[in-house]
Amino acid sequence: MKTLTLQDVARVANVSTATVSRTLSNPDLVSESTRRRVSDAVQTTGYRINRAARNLRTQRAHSVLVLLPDLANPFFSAILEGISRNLSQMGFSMLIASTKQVQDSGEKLVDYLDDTRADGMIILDGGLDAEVVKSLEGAPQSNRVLFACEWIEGTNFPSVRCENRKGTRAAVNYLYDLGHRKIAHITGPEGNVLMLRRRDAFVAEMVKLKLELKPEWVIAGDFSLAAGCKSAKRWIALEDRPTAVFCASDQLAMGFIAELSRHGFSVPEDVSVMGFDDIDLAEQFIPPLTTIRQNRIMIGETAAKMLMARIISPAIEHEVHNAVLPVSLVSRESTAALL
Amino acid sequence: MKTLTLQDVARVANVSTATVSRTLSNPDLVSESTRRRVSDAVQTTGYRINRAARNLRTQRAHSVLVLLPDLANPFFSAILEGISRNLSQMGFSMLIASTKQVQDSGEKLVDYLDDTRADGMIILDGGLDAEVVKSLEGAPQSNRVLFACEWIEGTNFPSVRCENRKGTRAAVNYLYDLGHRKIAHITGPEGNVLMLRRRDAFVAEMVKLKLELKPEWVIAGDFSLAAGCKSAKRWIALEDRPTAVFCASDQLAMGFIAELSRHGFSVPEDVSVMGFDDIDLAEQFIPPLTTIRQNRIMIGETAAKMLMARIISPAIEHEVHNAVLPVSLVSRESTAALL
DNA sequence: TACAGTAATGCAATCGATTACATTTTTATC
DNA sequence: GATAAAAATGTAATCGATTGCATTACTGTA
Repeated sequence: MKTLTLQDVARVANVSTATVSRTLSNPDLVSESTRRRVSDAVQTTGYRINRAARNLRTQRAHSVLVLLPDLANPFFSAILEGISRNLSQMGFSMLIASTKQVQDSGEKLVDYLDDTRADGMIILDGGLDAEVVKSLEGAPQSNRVLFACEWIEGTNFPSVRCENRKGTRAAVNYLYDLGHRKIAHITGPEGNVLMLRRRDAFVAEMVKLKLELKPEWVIAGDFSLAAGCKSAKRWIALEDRPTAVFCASDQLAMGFIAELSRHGFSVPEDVSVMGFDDIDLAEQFIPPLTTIRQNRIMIGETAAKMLMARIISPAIEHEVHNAVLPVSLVSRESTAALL
Repeated sequence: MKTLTLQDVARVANVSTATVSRTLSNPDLVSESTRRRVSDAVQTTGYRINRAARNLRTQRAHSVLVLLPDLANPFFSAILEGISRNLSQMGFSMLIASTKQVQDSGEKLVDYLDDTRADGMIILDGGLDAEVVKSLEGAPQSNRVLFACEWIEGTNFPSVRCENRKGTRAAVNYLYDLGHRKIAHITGPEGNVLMLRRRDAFVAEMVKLKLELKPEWVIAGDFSLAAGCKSAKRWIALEDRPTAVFCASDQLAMGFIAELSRHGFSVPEDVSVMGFDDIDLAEQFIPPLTTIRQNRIMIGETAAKMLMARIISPAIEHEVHNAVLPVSLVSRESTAALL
């Protein structure tokens, strides 16, 4: 079974290869009747395009690389789904690599953006070595790089983010409305941009509501289950325990609750707990988690769309530099009114 | 900045393009001194290969597609890590798509294996529509398809699996040795190959140990957290409750335990619970889960290795048709001796 | 009918690495 | 030193789609 080429289709349809090519990629340039004839020929021959040839000729890889810190983090899965959905719609494929792998490989980030490997890059890791990223900034390829969820302060790449501050304010106010006055916060990892946004917004909102905020009520965590457990011990050890805890991630909240229940505390009876993200598990957790929902599919889709626009028309100055997507508060059973 | 080609490097090194190409892809064919000269030229010019051109010429995509049912399942992450690690070592990239997406796209599986998209395919979804898979079987590309973890009964693709039966036997015997005589099993999803293997092995081992096994002690689940919760209710409702439960996945075990604790039961005091897989969370769960460990990185690496061998030498009849990888029992705190 | 203007199509160069085959250089052997 | 064999290198055809430019076919107007 030798490979079918445009030639073969052209012969069958009795036109030139140029016409077949145009029919496939730019149907408007071809007359109605020819278009039909060519389509039929494609059907009967079972022709499929040779991507390598097209990529070579067009100087495009027709694929996008997604860099993430950790394939294991369930938070990213829906984002990938969103990206992939959008890309494949445009005839692009999604390549995946972990930032660790990339950094270990010794290759520079910019190497991944040669035209024949990936046309663009979506980075889901704000913890990526800043030097590595800087090396990208001057490069002509830098306008085909985009951050999603996280980003790196001091760099100037477009990004897709969620309303971190607004979500945080909503959480605090929700707890406030339930009657809570002593509220703790478990933060993300030191230095992380999301951690900073959420923590700062938390502190600001507490101030705004004129609530007391003891320093030990802001507990350093790192988004992980394990950190949630550790923080629970810290909370238990407090002599003046907050009646509500706002965690910077759902995983934190889960670890926190799990550890508490181990020590005989129950949620929300003894303490109300909120998370952030609304990962799939949040709904099924016991108790189901009240949390700030990020529409992860939409984050992925938006990122893909923005990147594709830049890939397709690199010359245009693209307006939306940072897309900030809405969050919403999902009320479940890990929070309750203070009696 | 126009693109650098082999020509440019050849000019600098004062050799032909053929020699440069050989130096890069087949250094043994080139003399020591030339090799050095060319390497230097590559360095100074900053040349990077044009993959599209190479792919076109070699009729290879230099990438592998991984199909998984669900990007959200944490079970797969380490496997992807293993695959990716191995592929990138060979200069291949990893493409990801979800089986749902592929099935929705209307394209046939075999379409994904045209030479210019992916050279091979690793399928992590035994639930893939059997018809879709059958259509692959006759195709000449079918020797570049491989299943990992799951597979489809009645098809003949090579696969990488773990010792499902042995793991199950180990679990039952472990519980037996702890003194348990009444043991329940929560199964995977109906029809799933892993579910069948594990369930059948469970039943067989119970028979072998001459233990009583009431029909209601084999509870239908589906690997998910939610199913674990549901099963817990079933267990609670039993008038003669097994003292130990072997779950077909860690997620099941977690759901089971979570729901139990909600109803005032504690693990392992009231019932010993075992999982299967040893996902990352298992260790951090409260209580840490006793489980059957699959080395997921190794599954991924093995799959990649086997597939690459077939891609590189399609002509050879490859011996290992199914690789069965060892499992091990990890003893943690969700199980205890029966008093 | 002639002519300009537009739409449709064809011709053929091109993208850049690989490799079969040819040629040159080196090494080994007597 | 001559000769054969092996190693190193070069030449140039090739992979298959795209697209600038040229040509041909239409359409409408005077």
